Amino acid sequence: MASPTQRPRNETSPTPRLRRSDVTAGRREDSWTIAQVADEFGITHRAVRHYEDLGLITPERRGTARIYHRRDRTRLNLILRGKRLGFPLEEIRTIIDLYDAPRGKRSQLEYVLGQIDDRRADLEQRRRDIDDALAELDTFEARCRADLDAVGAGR
Amino acid sequence: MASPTQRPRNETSPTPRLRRSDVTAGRREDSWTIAQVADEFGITHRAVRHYEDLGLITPERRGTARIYHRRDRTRLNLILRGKRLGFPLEEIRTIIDLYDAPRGKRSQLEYVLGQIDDRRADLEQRRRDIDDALAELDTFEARCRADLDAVGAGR
DNA sequence: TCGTTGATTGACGTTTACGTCAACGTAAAG
DNA sequence: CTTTACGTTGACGTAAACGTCAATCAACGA
Repeated sequence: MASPTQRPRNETSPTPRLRRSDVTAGRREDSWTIAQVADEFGITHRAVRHYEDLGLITPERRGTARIYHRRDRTRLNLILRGKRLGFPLEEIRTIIDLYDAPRGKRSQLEYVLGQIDDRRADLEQRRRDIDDALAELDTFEARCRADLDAVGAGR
Repeated sequence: MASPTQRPRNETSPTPRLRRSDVTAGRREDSWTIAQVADEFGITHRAVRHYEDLGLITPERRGTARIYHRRDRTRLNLILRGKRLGFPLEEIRTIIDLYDAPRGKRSQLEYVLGQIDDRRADLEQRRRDIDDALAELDTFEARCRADLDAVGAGR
């Protein structure tokens, strides 16, 4: 997971492609093809479709083709961050859904606030784990550096 | 992953079992059966064996039976924390191995120090992600509370 | 000695998160 | 009109991390 195949974004292409002008049909500022989002986020179109299958994103359909908007990109950012943090996609879906759940009535708002507390507790546990791991790493590094000095002195 | 089935540790057992006296064969302070460690860490014995299959732990063998020592419990703690952080078991193994790798020679020490830096970078990325997520959660909660006040005022 | 309780060893099943074809559709380019 | 490049829809495959039997064995306890 350290390096998710960050493709170097082919600069040598002779003709300025990606123009696919009428996919956007007039308003071309904020819509992207699947290749564009996949490339930009460094994932495959198969993964993008998989997220759609699980209901994590719902791109517009112009005929048969998918068109992605800023909403989808926002969600993709949430998805990838969730993945970096090791959350399963199903859980990521509930989180995303939480953010734009209907919260008109008092009971709904209270439910959402409860969910927020749950999520916060989870994240704080993870942060504790990370801080512990980093602390151990620090002391371990100190020991290694001491060893290294000892070896270096002997040269 | 929110609650890993934290069993409440049966207090009502009538007879003081878990005595299995001669599994420890004399020195009984620091050795445990698979049932004991599985129970204590809230995992199944199948999971424990799986970690062993992957080389994450290497319990002693008294005859055919496995006997776990403090070393194994330390590793289990590392394993479970790694899992909470979403690391794959293979990566967890390399981390654990790192901690007790041979580091006699200078080159080995330098290699280990490099690995430490890699791991730290990874963990710090995760912490950034967590902090971002927590920040979003905070602003979202503020918005919800504002909505709640508005609804509450209308009652 | 016999039965119950717990441990071990396969072996196959399952879920998650995609990878990997294959077959087909379609639009822009020559 | 035919490429050609990109997109879509199944469908099957796979790796990780165990779950879930089933059969077997080993050790106490009555």
